[in-house]
Amino acid sequence: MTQSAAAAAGTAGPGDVRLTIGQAAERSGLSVHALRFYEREGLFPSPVQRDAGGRRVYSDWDIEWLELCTRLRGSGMPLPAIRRYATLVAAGTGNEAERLGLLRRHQAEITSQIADLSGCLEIISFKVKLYEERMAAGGPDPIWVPPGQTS
Amino acid sequence: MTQSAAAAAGTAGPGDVRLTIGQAAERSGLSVHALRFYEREGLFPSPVQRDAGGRRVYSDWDIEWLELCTRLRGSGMPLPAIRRYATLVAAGTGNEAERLGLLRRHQAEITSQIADLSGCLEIISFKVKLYEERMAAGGPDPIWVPPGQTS
DNA sequence: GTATGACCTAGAGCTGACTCTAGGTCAAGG
DNA sequence: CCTTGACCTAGAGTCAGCTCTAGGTCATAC
Repeated sequence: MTQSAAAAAGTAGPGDVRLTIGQAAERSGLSVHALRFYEREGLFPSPVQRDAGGRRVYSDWDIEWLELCTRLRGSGMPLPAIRRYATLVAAGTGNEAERLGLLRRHQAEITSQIADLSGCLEIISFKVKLYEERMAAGGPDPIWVPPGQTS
Repeated sequence: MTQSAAAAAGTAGPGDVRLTIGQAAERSGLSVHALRFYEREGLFPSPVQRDAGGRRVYSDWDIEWLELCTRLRGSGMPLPAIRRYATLVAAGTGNEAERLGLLRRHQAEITSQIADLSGCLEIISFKVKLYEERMAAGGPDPIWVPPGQTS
């Protein structure tokens, strides 16, 4: 039995998961390196638990937290902001207003990112349509050219 | 009269713009450094023209190109891909299929980015709503806690 | 004639977010 | 025993995309 298998078995029931860093990596889509890095960077409200041998043990709560983290990162939240949120969570109840503010600001960020991307998409789509029409028309009919060329 | 002013005046009418790098920077929203960097990186189909003194002169075509570039960059297209597109444009007509392919791939990229962001937004919005309700309810009612805390 | 300010080149430096290396522990299998 | 493989730490390296520096030119303003 491998160490991983040993860690996965035991007294673990649903809602009481104990994962090795390798398994947590697999589940979160982050690399093992990234998980250690996140911890070092203080992105967890509290450091991940360890077993007798000093190895990290990820709970289902940790995995959920990581899922939130990947969403925040995936939408461009910088690590310092995530760290801030983590420390607020670590501090317990009483700072909900600040957490809410942080989340709302990021919500606005995402909204504006989506708007930007939609603008870009519109422009690209316009160009795609031009090229499609032009190619359907069978050829030479330059759309947009540099001093004597076509873009 | 400053050099910039001199460059802006002269025989320039609308549709026949001659801008200094500083003006081009202002118009494109890129820095002067970035403009030179883009040129060095081959992101222009052909190097920007120069005046007698060796200074860059940006035409309205260059500015339009830069606008496209910032859209592409803003939607995450890496510089090498933009360079590729630029070389296709530089090569003139005959490679429309490849240009179209490049644009279509990026179009798909943007679409999936938007989908991702929408997913993130949904999650954040859900959390925002939770916190709002909780704060409206006036207080202590932990939503999601680390082994004994609240996120 | 000198100070100012925009421009030039080549190349070094920076930032964020990882990613990898070196050197080591520890448990299970053969 | 010894190999294998997953894990550990501290710290170095990487990559993209700028950003800045050093050292210089040139034209206008005082």
